[in-house]
Amino acid sequence: MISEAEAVVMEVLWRSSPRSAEEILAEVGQAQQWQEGTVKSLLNRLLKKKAVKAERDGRRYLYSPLLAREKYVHQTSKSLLDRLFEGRVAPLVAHFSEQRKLSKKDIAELRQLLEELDDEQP
Amino acid sequence: MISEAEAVVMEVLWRSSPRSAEEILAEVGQAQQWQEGTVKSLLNRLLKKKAVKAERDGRRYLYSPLLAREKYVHQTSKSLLDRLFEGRVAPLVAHFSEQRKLSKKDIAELRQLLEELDDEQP
DNA sequence: GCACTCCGTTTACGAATGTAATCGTTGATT
DNA sequence: AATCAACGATTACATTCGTAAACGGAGTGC
Repeated sequence: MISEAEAVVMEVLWRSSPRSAEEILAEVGQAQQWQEGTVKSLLNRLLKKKAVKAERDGRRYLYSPLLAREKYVHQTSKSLLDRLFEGRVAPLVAHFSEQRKLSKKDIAELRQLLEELDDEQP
Repeated sequence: MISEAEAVVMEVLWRSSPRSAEEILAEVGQAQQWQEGTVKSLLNRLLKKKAVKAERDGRRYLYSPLLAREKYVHQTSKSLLDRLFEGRVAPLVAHFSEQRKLSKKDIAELRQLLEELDDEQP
């Protein structure tokens, strides 16, 4: 699986790709306080893990995701649900609800979602 | 923060405590294929992290959680939401909904939850 | 053609993790 | 008292992660 620092690089590529190492650094540099070498290392690890691909562009490479964000998000979330919430979504929502950590926006969106589910299988 | 293997030990203690190292091993041994030394190491790391406490009981110790499960669950879940879902619950639920990974039970419980929220702040 | 500069590749290195084995101490046995 | 067994404490060791620095090859500029 792909690590947290690696995921930061992936997020950049998911937002827009292909990108050069330099561009990636430009986008995460300030936020992460990373040096150039750090991004390069992470890219290489991602290549080794087949999470990104690289295509030559003159003297440099442009990187693109191979791993879909959807898939990553799903794996990561499912693993958490399995470990902490018996593998189901509702208990997680219940937890945040009990902690009063559901925003108005969350609640509105959840309502919306459930309504849409109604419409689907009548 | 507490690691995944450490969390396995914590789960045992959260279910029931205090417990001896031996009892903990008995409960997770088959599932995890762990040796005695492994559990002891994990307990020591948890002690160092102040996640559990130990009280002497004759020649051995009995361990109990200091870190509340609620707190651990919250930290862990919040971190995931922050990294993958803009820090909010609804997008996570939406993701599982889109992937058709909401069970009937999930949906029923979510409905229930939202109804209860209605009742609370009228 | 030779030095310099840009990149990617390789190597580094400490902290955390997973998984134990070994050491040391202390109570129990003979 | 001498020995043994049961525990916890200390040490070990390979792997992964975060974070880079060093190395090397290929264009680029004189």
